[in-house]
Amino acid sequence: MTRAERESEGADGPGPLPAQLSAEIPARIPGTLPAEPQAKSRENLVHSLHDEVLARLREFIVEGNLAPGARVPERLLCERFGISRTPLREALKVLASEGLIDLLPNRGARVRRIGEGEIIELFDVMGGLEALAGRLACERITEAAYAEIERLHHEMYGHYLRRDLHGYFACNQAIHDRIVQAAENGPLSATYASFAGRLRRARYSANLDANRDRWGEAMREHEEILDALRRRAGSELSDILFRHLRNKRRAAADREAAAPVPGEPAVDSV
Amino acid sequence: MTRAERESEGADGPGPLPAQLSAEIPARIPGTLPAEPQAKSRENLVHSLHDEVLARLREFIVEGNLAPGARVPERLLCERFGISRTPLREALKVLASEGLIDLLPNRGARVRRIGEGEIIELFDVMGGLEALAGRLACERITEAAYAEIERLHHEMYGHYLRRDLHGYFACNQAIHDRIVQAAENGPLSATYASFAGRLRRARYSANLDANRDRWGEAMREHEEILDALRRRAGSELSDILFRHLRNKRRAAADREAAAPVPGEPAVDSV
DNA sequence: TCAGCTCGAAATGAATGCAAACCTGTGGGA
DNA sequence: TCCCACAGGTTTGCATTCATTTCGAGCTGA
Repeated sequence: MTRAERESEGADGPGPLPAQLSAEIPARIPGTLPAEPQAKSRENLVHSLHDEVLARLREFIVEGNLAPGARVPERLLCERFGISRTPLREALKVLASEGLIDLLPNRGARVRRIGEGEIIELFDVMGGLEALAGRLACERITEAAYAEIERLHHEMYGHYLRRDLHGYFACNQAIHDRIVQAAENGPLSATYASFAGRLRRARYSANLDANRDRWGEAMREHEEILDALRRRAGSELSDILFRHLRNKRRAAADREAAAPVPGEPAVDSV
Repeated sequence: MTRAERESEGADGPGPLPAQLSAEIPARIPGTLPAEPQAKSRENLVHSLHDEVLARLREFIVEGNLAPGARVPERLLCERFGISRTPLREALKVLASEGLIDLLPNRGARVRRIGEGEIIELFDVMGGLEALAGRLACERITEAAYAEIERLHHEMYGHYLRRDLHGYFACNQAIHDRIVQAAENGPLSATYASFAGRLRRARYSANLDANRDRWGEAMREHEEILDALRRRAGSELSDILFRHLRNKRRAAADREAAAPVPGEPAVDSV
């Protein structure tokens, strides 16, 4: 298939796919930072085929459309995306370097299986990154940006009072994202987004429904976070954020132990 | 060239190269963590050609054998490594995702030019990662590992007294690496190594010869670091390490302002 | 002299080809 | 029945080829 032929064709490939692959591939992750994993801001606005495939494949895997440990079917994905193996394989190398898949020599790519131990490690790194973001945010954040976080905080509190889990989650994630944004550090944002993706792929569950105590605790921690940020107490905020992530990790681990159902979709985030 | 032909041939390609490329490509970076950028520990012991090329090319760029902003000559590197363009281009995509190079659509790869602002950002991320490593190290470090760091610290102090810059640097780097190792967090180690490479590529200079004050200050900070680590005071150590990196960044910036000679090799690290 | 244009060489992006490695199912022997 | 060899198709890794774009030398005309 030549480039001209591909461009004149429709977006979707024609062939049917096995059930596992037939899930829709969304165009963008809604709830995360808009930052691309690496700096491609100025000149790389033209999406070369490679970038397009890379983004779509990353989403496909992060969203859990392939089971952990499952083979990544090169051929099928080529047909799915309507491309040849070359750009797809380039994307696979990049995803492997991001830790989303493993490349076994001569035996293809497999979706990385994330063990309990590694989830703990990833949580700790997220904690460190958020701690850093909080520290930097205290140095740089504008009054307006702080006010927006404060608004989100109160909105989140409202959801908490009404026991609206979904709204609570959305505000919670928005707050953490705003803090990272307020740090105004490109490499930090990119690294944060990358680790968030890896962790999200693990489908760890910190479902607050099953853990009402944790919900209240998390809400109190967020009070502390807002307070430290208001006082621009970087070092203190750094500590609180790390502890916050630690507790989140613990809640996730408890939940996992209580309901060890692998492959079951679960709600994220405290 | 077929695979059999390449394997029966010698390691070095035959052709002459322009002066800029004729520098030797070392096999490994001596002073950094042994960790590979991503988890390939168990099964990927067989180095597929791609991995080999990726590692060598990364070293080639990190070591500064290509000027910032310079074109990455695909053709020449292919001849140099004795491979075709496919695996080389795969490696370039990965390096781009690591932030070492920029890929301009239809105009090839260029060595990323790191501006002053980005160096500051990278330093801050390094500070956050070291802060995290220190915090985790306080939780996990063994007496033996602590004793080794203490030994390195005293050895470093000896170098400081004798004004032996080279020995001081080596111990300094070893201490920071040991702290990261003591954190026992694979993703953290990998991320740390990656950022260390990016920063090293910038060839920032924090030459202590030109800044004797900073040398003494750094030594005092290291006293604090050791003290906090001995007391397993994670939060405190975290703060000290971040400040330590901040001061290191400041010294580097001062030095850069005092002697703005781009392309001049300079001594790293405090 | 110099700005603008044309055309050809070279480089890039992607597709295709090909040898080697792997997986699978089949059959022979213990 | 169970274990192992092995032949076939399938997949992978890399080389090669092809289409497209960019870059630059040389020409034209003012």
